[in-house]
Amino acid sequence: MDALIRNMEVSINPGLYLKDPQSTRLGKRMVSYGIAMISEMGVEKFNFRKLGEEIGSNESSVYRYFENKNKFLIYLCSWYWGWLELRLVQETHAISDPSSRLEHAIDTLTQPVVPDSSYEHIDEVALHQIVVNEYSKPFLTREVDQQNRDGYFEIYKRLVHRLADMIRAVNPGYPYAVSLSSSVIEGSLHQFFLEQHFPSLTELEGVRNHTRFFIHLVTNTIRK
Amino acid sequence: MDALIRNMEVSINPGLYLKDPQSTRLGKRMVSYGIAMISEMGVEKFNFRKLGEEIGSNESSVYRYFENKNKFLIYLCSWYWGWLELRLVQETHAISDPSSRLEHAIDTLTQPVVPDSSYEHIDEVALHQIVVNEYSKPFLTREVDQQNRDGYFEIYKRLVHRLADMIRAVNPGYPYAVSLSSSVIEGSLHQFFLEQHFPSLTELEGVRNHTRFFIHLVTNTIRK
DNA sequence: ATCAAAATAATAGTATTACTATCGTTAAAT
DNA sequence: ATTTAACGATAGTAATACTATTATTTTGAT
Repeated sequence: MDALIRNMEVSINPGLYLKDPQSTRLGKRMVSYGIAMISEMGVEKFNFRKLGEEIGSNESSVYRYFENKNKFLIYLCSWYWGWLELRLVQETHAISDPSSRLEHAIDTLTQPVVPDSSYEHIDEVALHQIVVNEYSKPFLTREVDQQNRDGYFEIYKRLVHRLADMIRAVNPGYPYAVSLSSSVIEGSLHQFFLEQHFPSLTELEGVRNHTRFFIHLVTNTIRK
Repeated sequence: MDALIRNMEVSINPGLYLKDPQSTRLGKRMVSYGIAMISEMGVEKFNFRKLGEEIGSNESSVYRYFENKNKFLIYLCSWYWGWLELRLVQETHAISDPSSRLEHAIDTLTQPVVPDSSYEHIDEVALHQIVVNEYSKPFLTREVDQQNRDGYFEIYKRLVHRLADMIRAVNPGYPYAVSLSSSVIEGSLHQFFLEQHFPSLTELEGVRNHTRFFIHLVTNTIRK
């Protein structure tokens, strides 16, 4: 793997924070404890006062880093999508055969998340838990269109387009590459959600089943 | 169509309301105006005080019908899913060929909603709008597991299983019928959402494209 | 080491929300 | 006509999502 790709970092739209939390120890603690708390109690019960207390600081300090709770959530989700995009690029860039590359891509995107030691203060497993359980909340506010204009969802959109490109590489004639891509990425989260809360609505309980289901679905759908 | 099927009604878990809104004029107004208001302003800006005022009544009266806003939203969504289930049954019960039945089912489930005059005080188009934009909010609260135990999502689950049965009827050997079914039902909403807010993430702008996309996807996926 | 500037902590306060409780009035049922 | 149920109006509460202000600590330049 070349150095360029090995050294890539997750970069997040600065509009999502007032002061970059990555730039200080305190900021990193906010992110790190924020992930832990939200994955445990959910966003509605989470608030900046509790986070401040938890990190031995207080509410007003958190507000100096993040404008509000919703942006904090979008920040965390962006981090997740950015991290996933990085992994996607790392896992697929060396594969030249389009079909094989697509399979690896889907594998990366739909597998249950395992701990990644590259980022000390971020627990990717808890973060995945958040995205599965709260992922659509930042989207499903009335401000979504403004936030989209502000570029807060760029990483997510880029990820969808990356997968769509790989789909097109296998079958350029398939007319719904982007819809299929967004269906897979969103659908993967949804199936994890069902597995946890509505097990009767999914068969994907095992570790490899998610990947099998989606690879089979995509492969058959775009088959010429 | 036989009388039994023509006369079916949407029935909703009584745990979702304190007093059946269908039983009084005032209750129907709550539902009817509630749909209009939420589809316009979104759930977060909507509240029972505003609804009370809008129907020329007041907050406390609404609270006599519905315990809280979240249950009200689940009530409305249940109505939508129940209505869709009815339409699904009506549209497919007479079709004996499994493949053709499945196609009609997907068509019914993924088509843009058009007005249905059978229910005077309910605007199905606005309701679809709500489900598309807020659908996961009732799910994505921490109480989802308790609410599931209370049976609040039975209609939705039944709908998923109905479609899964039709998938199995076409190919009994396909092992992920339920996951595929839930993916289609959820995915259809998601694609409508993308069309409205993230058009770059979907190709399904036309009227027939949703149906084409999902029928093609399901047919190819379960093809032997 | 000193001192100014920046960052953080502590506290108080505001507007809104999601309810609950109470009570008087109106409408419906017998 | 009278009892009962439904409704309307008002007040109140606890929590939340912030904002504003000021005090204290940390940092960084000299």
